[in-house]
Amino acid sequence: MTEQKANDNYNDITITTASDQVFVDMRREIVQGTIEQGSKISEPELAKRYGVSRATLREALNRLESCYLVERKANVGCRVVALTAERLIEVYQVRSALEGLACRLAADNMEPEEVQGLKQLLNQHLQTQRVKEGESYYQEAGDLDFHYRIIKGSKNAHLIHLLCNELYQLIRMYRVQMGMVGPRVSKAFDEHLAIINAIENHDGELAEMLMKRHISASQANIQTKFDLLAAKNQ
Amino acid sequence: MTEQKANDNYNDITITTASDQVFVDMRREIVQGTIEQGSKISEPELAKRYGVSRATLREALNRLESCYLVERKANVGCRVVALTAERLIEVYQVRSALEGLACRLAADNMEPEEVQGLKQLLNQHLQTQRVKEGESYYQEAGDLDFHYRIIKGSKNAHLIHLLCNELYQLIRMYRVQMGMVGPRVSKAFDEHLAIINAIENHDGELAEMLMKRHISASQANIQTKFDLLAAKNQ
DNA sequence: AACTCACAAATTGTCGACAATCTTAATTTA
DNA sequence: TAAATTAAGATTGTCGACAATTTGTGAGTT
Repeated sequence: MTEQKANDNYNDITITTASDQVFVDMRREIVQGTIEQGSKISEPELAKRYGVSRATLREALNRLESCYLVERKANVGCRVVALTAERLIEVYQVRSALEGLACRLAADNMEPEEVQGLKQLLNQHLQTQRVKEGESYYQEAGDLDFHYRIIKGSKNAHLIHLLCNELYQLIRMYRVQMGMVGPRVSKAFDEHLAIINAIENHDGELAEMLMKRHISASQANIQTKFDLLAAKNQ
Repeated sequence: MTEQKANDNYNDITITTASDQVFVDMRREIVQGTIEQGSKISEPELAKRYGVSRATLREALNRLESCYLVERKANVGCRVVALTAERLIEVYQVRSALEGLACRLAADNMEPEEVQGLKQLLNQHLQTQRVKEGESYYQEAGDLDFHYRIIKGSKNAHLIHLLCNELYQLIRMYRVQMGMVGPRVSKAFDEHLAIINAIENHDGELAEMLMKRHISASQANIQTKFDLLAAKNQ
């Protein structure tokens, strides 16, 4: 449970105001599905639940909208985003382009220590993985850490913000609620390793290409879940 | 002036609430520089100026933050974004990746009528350009329309939102306040034409590459302004 | 003279209440 | 019976006031 807590706030948001807290709490609940996808959000109800005024809650809703977790309509209200197969494709097309760019930049801009840290992370990740076979949670955290480090290695502040603070929440939501299936886990290790090598060799072009493939594989994995779901409901 | 008004609201936002109006108004003033870049925003002052309460103004500020025109710090306040050379590079790296993707998708997904419309726009643009030589305003509007149509031609709703509603405001701000210099204008026509041809031939790979180059050239053009400014101030 | 500390002024964050809008369900009409 | 209308209820948008925090100023100390 403490691990889970540590996993909530990847991006370095320091919580100062009440709306910060509500934002982080709601974000976790939406990503994990505690607040159901596609459900309508009642401002009075949630304000009471979090013990804040509607103004504070609305501030949090605005920020949730910025990271694509809720959608607002004027005079109508707020809905949690719905995880559709169509949206998965759209979001992953964007993710692939942006994280490919990040990876290419990282090959130029990452410090040697940062690359070393990446390698260590991968080793440590491998060990944890062996011990806790099948535990998807640790895998999710480790994989996320890997991607975040590379993104930050791009040293492009705008890109970092776009990916880490905005887009990744929705990507996590897909991953957490749709899940990752078996053979993908071990395969991802090899792909991560190849990416690190490309970065270490300052081969930006290759690093970008490998990252894009890695993301495509991840997308296909989630897509499978949708296909399974569609087959079952028919 | 009416032309200018028409140019304010590219993305199809229907203004229903008071904060919608304040958002659109402030956005225009920031992009055009009426509200100075880098300046601090006083909530009480601006609320009075627009004739709304602080709550309404803050709603608008939240949305301006979502499109990168202002930056907030908790308990400190809001600042208009500063147009630096570093940020230009960062934003254009992102723009290049995203709009390159959009252009590639457009080559697959644009309807024939849409492509025809693009061609007509370019012709019309060329005529207007000849008549009003040097009038950078019309050029800006025409160029923008061109890019918007291609982006929308991608048919990727997430990408469209990201580019048209979020990123493009900041890009416009650079273009309007830094400007575009002479030889670039006519060159852009040829580049636009080549892009349309690639799209018409459903050659996504080429279309992406041409768009990325086109954007790089645009970036270099603005970069020149910064260099000139730096040389003068030294 | 420079630095620290404390106080005052101003700014942002939060709250509860009211106004405007949408939704829903009952009622009327064709 | 089905569609259109209207009225009641609920929800969102907006406001002004208060609380918490930051910033700027000035007195005091080294």
